[in-house]
Amino acid sequence: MPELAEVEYVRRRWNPGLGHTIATVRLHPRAGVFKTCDPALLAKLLPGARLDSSEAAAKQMLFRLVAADRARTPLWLGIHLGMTGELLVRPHGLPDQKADHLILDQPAASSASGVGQSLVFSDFRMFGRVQFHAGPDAPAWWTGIAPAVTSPAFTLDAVSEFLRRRARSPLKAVLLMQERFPGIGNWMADEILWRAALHPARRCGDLSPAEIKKLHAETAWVAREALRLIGAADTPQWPDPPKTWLFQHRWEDGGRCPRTKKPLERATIGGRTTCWSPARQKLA
DNA sequence: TCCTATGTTGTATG
DNA sequence: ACATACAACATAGG
Repeated sequence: MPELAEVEYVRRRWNPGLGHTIATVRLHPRAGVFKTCDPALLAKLLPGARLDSSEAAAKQMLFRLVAADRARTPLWLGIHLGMTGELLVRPHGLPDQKADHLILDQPAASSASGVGQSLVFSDFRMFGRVQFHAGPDAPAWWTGIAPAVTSPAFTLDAVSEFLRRRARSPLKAVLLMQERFPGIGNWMADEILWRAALHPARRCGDLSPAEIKKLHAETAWVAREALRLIGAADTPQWPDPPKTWLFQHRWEDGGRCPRTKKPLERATIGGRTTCWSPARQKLA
């Protein structure tokens, strides 16, 4: 159930495989996660390839490999975790699981245990996606990702214009649009709106310049803090943000706003379950 | 049985 | 062409 920071956290799960060769590839070509790529190409080009580096952007991860051919063709392996996708490293000898869709086996020399390891992508709901491209240039599915909300390209003007174009949509729905708010998902959107003291059902066209400025600033702040607290964490599971965040209270029965201590409210807004603090976030 | 789930996309309608 | 709303995708758990 990953958003920006959790994706960054999960990306690092495959770090033990960096610098090592892929010996064999096992995949389930009929799985929905391969809908947007050619599993036969993966099976052909990944064996013998070396995993060189990885990065995350929005809710996507990119793993860069170098093929074993004479031309040392760059390989681009993209993974989107959807709702239930996971990455893990598994020592050889343990059984595959039902929802393991892509398994990259690395030889014994690659693992601390000395028995070899597998880089595993699993996703039982299969809303996740595997993308693959071979060639010198980055593929469109990677270069087309909008500039990060933590980058200088995420400007106040860009946000203002985006809201203006979607004047009749509720704020909540628009914050989930990846073409302007890459990596923001359901919990981050609620967190941002709570911090900006904006009701999630407010129409985008109704905001004052000061409110837009606040929304812009809180978007970048929440993303930055989440990346620091969650994305960079060393723990075996990704940590939750602190109790001072809305996050910790949004699913609690009888949950209360960490700032006003008044009851929180929940409803479907923009097609998603949304939590807000009525004492802080007013409609009018 | 019915409802929910930290996501995206295709389709219908305005 | 663009904006908006929502069903559909697939599975597990309360």
